[in-house]
Amino acid sequence: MGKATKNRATIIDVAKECGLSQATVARVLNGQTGIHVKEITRKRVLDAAKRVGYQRNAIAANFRLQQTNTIAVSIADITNPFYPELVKGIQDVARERGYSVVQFYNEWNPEVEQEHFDCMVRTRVEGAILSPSDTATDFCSLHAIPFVLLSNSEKFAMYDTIGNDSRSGMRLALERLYQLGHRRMALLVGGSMRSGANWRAELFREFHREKGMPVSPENLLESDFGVSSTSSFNAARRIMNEFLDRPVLPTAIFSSNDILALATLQVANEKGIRVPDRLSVVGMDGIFSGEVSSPPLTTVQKNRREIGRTAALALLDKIDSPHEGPAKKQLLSCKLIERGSMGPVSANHG
Amino acid sequence: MGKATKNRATIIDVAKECGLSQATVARVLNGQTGIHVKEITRKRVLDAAKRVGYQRNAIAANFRLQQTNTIAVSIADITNPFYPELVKGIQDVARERGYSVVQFYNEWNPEVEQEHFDCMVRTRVEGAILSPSDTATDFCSLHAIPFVLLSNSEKFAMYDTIGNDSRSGMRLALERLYQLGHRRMALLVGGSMRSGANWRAELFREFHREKGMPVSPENLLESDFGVSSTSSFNAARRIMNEFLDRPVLPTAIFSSNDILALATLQVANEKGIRVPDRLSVVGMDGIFSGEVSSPPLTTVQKNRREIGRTAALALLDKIDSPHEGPAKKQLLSCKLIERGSMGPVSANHG
DNA sequence: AACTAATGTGATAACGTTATCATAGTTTAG
DNA sequence: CTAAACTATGATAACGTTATCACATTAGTT
Repeated sequence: MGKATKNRATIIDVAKECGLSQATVARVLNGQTGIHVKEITRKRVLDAAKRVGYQRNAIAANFRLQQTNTIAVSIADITNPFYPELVKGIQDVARERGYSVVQFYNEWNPEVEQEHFDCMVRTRVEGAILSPSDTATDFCSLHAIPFVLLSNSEKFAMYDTIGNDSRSGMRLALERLYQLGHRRMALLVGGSMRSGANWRAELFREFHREKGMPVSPENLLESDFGVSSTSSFNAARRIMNEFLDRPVLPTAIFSSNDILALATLQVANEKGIRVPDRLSVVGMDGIFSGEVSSPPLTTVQKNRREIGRTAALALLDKIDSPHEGPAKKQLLSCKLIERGSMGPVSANHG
Repeated sequence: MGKATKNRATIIDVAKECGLSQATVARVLNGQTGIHVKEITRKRVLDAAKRVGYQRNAIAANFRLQQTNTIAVSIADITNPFYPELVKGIQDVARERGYSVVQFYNEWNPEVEQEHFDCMVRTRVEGAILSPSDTATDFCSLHAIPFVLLSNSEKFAMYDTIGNDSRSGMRLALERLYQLGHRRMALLVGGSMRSGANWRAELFREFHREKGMPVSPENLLESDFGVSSTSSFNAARRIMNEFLDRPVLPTAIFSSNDILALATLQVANEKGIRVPDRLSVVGMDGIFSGEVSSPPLTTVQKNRREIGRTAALALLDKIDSPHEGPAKKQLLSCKLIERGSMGPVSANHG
């Protein structure tokens, strides 16, 4: 056995102990506002409660109120360095407002994701914050639960979404590189099948058009999407190992995330290509590993903590007052963090 | 409003729909084993359930059973790269066994930690996995809840604990360094007030005694304990910035965790101290950042996923059959991962 | 003084399950 | 052919709260 919760004191026990009705005890012990209890009886109740070691049974209360004070978070993989900060932001806001957070990790598996949705429905979470495993994710099983999405894809325009303005962020980096004299840049993106690869290449080309710079197609690099950070990193290493052996290199490489950028950095270091003197490396996300690399990684920082906070606030608002208006999309701005991996184009470039 | 769960179909609705008693419906819909229901009535129930869109109300069921199918995890900070893997391991096992996991982050604050314990009691989690914020943490408010600790401190000998055999792990690294010819080593530990600083210095001295090597006290370095990885990293940077300017340097530095080691590595790179040619750097934990540093960090890997799994299994066992025996202590062995930051002592050493 | 309003308490009905007991009908065994 | 054993269903009592209603008591107003 052991599964059943121990026999703990209930309000009935407290009522017996202090000789008052259980109604009165309840009134005192759940601190409802605007209810009248004489100060002396309040004390009697509280004393009795302490004596018998009363602890409110949240299961019973939640059942009575048909609520759970719980929200769900669905992400692919907490070990991906992108997520912990985000989850922390959610958790901060949720706990502040009295909600518990239960997390689901689907490992990019849509079937697992659907199972998790079912679990959310069964356990009656009051809301959910979802990072879709795929742009094709179907949310219909969640129709009865308010939710918001973590995404910046337009595919989800019909839902409330919170994301980063990655476009502007990428532009920020490219502009700064241009300003530093870079005229030959490369773009490294991860995972063609994942959303995002296309618009990045497009934006990259657009930027070059604007500045009147040519884009060599061989400078548009695509790395396999990895299910883990390590596999993603290794895939990028393979690409860069080949790429950086070419006779003519770009003066700067922008990567769609920090893991790819760190792979670039590591391979460049191994090959004796001095960063940033001969090659500037810029990433995106602002993960911790970028702070501790050599040299430290310049990156377009997504404020992940803030994303989490914003998503949680949006969800809790929605829970409190289900709005029927059009889907709201919040895009938080990115910030360019300049560290040692980026520098001006110097004379010793090819 | 909006807080109350929508009016969803109950077994009573299903019973009305199919003209059977709610008892029969319940028997069918919660799939209890060893219960007799005619195949034809089972079909009637299932059809009716589908028609009215019945979804089991887990709140009500849990209330009736006085269970929650939930375990709690209490850690300091999910953004600390040590934890996500561990949490993943816990989550894997828990979900497999039908438990949800609710996480608590105390940010090293014992008061917050205690509040979280109270919350666990109120919400009637069925068990808890705790990484104590401090060796002085008091668990008495949790007396009614089975729990296991994540720790390798002897201070918690009276509780079931799961941890890594950091002693043997550290020895593994020192032995290997000795084998590579290192005779002048330094030790960098973090946070004197935190558990662990003392035994590490002791073990370091003991090892030197065994090998007949002298220990210069200036090679025992202590860095401030940081509440975040970044602050920890910066504190270590400050220490190493000073230390690595000395005229005579050790040939190897062992750090009590990877973050300190990465700080060492970065500062050494900045100062042009070639790693591993002039200085070998070894860390402990095996966090992701060590895989992507330049050079990649040699480290004593703690299998954090496995720790999580082991802890979860131990807890679930304890929940299923509360044992009254003596506290069990499980120490998982560490593994030395040799990467580029460690090498043999070469001729060009001072 | 008499009536209204406010205050303090008790009794009790939910909430939706699960589990126990009771009651029929159906088989099996001696 | 009847008793015992099983099978299939129904009726109903919990689980521990919260919330509603009802009934006292006290305070406030004319």
